[in-house]
Amino acid sequence: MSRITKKLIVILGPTASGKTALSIKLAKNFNGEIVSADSRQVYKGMNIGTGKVTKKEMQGIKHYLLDVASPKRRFSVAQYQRLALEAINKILKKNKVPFLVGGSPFYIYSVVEKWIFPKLKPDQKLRKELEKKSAKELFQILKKLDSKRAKTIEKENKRRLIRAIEIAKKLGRVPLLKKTPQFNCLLIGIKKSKEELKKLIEKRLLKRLKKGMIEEVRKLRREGLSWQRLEEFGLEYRWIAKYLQGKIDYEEMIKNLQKDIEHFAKHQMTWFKKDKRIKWTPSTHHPYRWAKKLIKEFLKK
RNA sequence: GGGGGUAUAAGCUUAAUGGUAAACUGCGGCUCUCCAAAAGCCGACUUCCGGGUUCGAAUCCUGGUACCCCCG
Repeated sequence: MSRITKKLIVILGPTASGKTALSIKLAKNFNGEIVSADSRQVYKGMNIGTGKVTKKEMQGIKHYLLDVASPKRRFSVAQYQRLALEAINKILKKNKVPFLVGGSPFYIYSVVEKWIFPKLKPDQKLRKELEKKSAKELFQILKKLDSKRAKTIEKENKRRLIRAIEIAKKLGRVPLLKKTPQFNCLLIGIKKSKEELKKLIEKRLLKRLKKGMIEEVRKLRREGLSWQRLEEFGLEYRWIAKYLQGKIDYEEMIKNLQKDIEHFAKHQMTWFKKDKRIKWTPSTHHPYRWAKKLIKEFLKK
């Protein structure tokens, strides 16, 4: 038996699978509060495009990690991890049940596994310098600095090579990624077939457009975000930005969006598929009732 | 009816001095050490059909088919 006694309920699944609605129902039932695990919902002003819960939808359930950053600034997983851990501990202190809910796997696992990232802030100047070099050159540099990390890193991935060099330069080498889990986690995954998900994504996309998603992007632009920054956010922000710049027409925007969101869902699943701890909602049961039972048992132990 | 052109992956655009059929998109799979809705990797699928020349044909010759253009 592990000594970890703090309990955390994680609700995950691909985009558009219905995590939000389910988690609110469950939180209401179990005296819970919700910590969002979404790499885009952390930004202020990005609401419709990220599918952020509205005040009304929250039904009085407290939500954390929404609107904690300005979209003008770069936010990172390390910042997320710190804030999320704080929030969870705060909820536990109140004797409430923390629900970690979201679809950003990297963010979820940064909390669930509590990876120890090297304590080193990004050095934008150095990154810009290194960006000019080819992947091959970068790999050679890393090899000299830290041959061990060079062995496991992807040779063609400049972004990761640059980060590794950044760390190795200051710390001498890249420390092994340590996992130090501190919560007893119940991982609940919402399962959807590919066809179902496709339809859900389509439906949700049209709904968001009707709700004024394009106007939201226009507004962000007016507030000073560059087109490049908007495109960096991906999905709705990327394709609407392209549309607003006249690079593509409306139909192309929809088509590309649908495709990219489907891709995104697939990519999320490659993380989740590996994790054997996840309990997937069975298609034969009502997800809410099924999850309720599971959580009840989990909290009893 | 006559003359000319085009035909390469699921799609589209496009490569390959007669010498291992390829890129892009899509599709499938994967990686994950501070941009993760990011970034990167791997895979499957092709020469319109038939004959000929050649050691060897997407390529040259020839017949057919489909489409396009011009003349009547």
